[in-house]
Amino acid sequence: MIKKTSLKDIAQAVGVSTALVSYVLNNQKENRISKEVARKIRQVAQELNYQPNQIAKSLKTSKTRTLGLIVADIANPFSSSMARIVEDEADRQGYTVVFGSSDENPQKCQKLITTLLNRQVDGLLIAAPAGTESQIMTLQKQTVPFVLIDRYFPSLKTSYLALDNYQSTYDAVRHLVDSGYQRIGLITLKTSLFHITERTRGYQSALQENGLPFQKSRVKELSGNNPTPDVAKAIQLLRTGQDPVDAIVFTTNSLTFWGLKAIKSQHINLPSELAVVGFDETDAYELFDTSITYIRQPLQEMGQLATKILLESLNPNTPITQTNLKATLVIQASTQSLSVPAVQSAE
Amino acid sequence: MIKKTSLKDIAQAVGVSTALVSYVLNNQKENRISKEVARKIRQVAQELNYQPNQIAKSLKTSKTRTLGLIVADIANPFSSSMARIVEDEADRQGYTVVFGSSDENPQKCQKLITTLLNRQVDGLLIAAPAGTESQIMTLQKQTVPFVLIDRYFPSLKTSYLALDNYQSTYDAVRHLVDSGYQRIGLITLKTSLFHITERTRGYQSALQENGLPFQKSRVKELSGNNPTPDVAKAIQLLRTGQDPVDAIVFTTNSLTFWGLKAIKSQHINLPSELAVVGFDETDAYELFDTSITYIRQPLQEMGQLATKILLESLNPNTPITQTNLKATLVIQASTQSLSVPAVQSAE
DNA sequence: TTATCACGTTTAAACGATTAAACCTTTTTT
DNA sequence: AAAAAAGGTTTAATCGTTTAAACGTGATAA
Repeated sequence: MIKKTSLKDIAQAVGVSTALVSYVLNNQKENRISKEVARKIRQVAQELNYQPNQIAKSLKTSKTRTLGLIVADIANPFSSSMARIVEDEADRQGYTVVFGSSDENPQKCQKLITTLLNRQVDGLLIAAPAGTESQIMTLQKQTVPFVLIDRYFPSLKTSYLALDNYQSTYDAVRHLVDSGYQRIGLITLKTSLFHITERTRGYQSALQENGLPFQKSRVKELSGNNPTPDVAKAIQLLRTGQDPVDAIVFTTNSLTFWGLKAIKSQHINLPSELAVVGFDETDAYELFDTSITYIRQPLQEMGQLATKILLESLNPNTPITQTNLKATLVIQASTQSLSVPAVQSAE
Repeated sequence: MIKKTSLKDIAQAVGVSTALVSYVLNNQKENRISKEVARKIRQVAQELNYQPNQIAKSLKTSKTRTLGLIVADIANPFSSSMARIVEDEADRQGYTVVFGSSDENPQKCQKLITTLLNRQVDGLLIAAPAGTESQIMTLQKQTVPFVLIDRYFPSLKTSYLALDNYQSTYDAVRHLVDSGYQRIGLITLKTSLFHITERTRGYQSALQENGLPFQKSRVKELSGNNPTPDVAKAIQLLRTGQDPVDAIVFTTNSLTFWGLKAIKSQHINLPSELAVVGFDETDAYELFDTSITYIRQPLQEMGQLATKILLESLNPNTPITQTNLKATLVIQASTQSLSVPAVQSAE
């Protein structure tokens, strides 16, 4: 690469010290500097197309104006949508974003944290994988500014921005019950992640508080290792036997996707044979036969607020902020009320 | 943030100069340094949990081990899949990735380039928006290492890694012709981007070289401003009148998606009423009634090779590399041969 | 005995910015 | 006329590394 212009080059060209150039270009000490010299400096800077070296600036100020974003997998629509929102909000405040995918793997997560901190990011947005409590605690001990997004640990007093997961599935089940469904199954992930277990808890409470029995056999926890067959099997199991379910709630976007694939290949008719509530919004739903009722996370708000809170907490002594945003249940044809005749699915 | 350990801290603790510490920790001058001192330094570094400050290192070496990635929109599956592949390959070689979304906007692209260069990224991977030739030329003049991905400019002698776009649609049309379709329409984007116009050219050649007339009325160029209605209308136009098409080829993943949505809402039966070839692979296809024949880009190879080439070209005097990878036509039910009876769509 | 060499380590400049403090002039105040 | 203030600019240290060159010291060679 061709050497870029430095302060020194400008200083030399104008015949002043680098300090003066720095002051002028940063609009400091404005009343002290002669108009004429300032003009000249600005002009030469322009001519030489001066662009400050952020690395040098960062070294001196120990601010990089860069945020680190750790997601599960940037190729996952949830992550990439989040990334986009974070990018925009960061950009609005003059920050750039470095990202990394943890693949839900604690070791990878640790490696990412270390790498990003070595690059001196000013703060971190983390969708923490299961088993990373200690890493997060360490960050906190080091007083690294960070905000957890999507996932968080109830045992840790850290800033986070997440969903009200409990309420999200509670509302979904409640809606199913209101629509006349009585035997509601849940397909979820086998994980210790709080945000997921909360979804199961919401499901369970909704059943019980609405006078329906909670049956363990109606909850299928999948490992996520070979999802497509596992989900297909789970659906089959839930729908067979002497007490088949009439509705299924999925607790993640991937599960929903795999579930719909299975439903399609098993030729199950929605909602007449089975009602379905999906998690998260996906383009893919729009190509599915029946329009899908789903739990919508306020992604935009989540990403934007998380970024704002992080940028805020770059200032010392900012208090911890814990936010659980409410999900919206988007009601469509896949949970058509049993009491009314089915209508054409929405487009 | 708590101050991190620096070379100086270690030097002080051990009672040697920072230079020696640096040499030891970088495994330099190994034969010159006494085993005992080296051991001590390593031990103290470990104890103090020393992590080199990459910013300082970068300033000195003018290498950041960071790559800049400019995509159209990180929230788009094509971009995010690409990002993931780039991330992995970069990581494998010890690089991190900073990204930005151009939204196909030249101004935004320029801003991103400037920002990334100010942060001293070592090189750039760019999916260039239309109208950014001059920006790319400037980069080249500055001898900034970069590789264009997906899009490129035939007029510029730059490194790029893209698809053989011409061949991709040529093959698709050829396949349609072979399957008995004779009146083939194209839905594409109104753009000057070479990779898209090449797709139109491939379509046209395939028709002509197979003895079919090329009719301008069968090519619909959409602005992409309000896609859903526009695509729906284009499909309607193509299928009505005295000479309706019996097949449609889409030239981008978004167009395909919108197209399928329209096809679903217009209750068009595939392939009996219309054959369809989509562009790119998408999860969404899997939820669609009919399995879709589509043009698959070798994303993995593209991202990985592009990254490798970029990293390679960080070394001075690396020659320009221009690569057009072949697409694969994944044949499914939506282009079922007219001469054989339709079978169950693949799952 | 003195020059040469090897060994282990330190010195100090450099990367490109920032910024408090110092330094001249000139002008204003007393 | 001397002191103080204001105006305009420079000096020099600093951030945390890297690295060529120099520096002692003890051993070896001439």
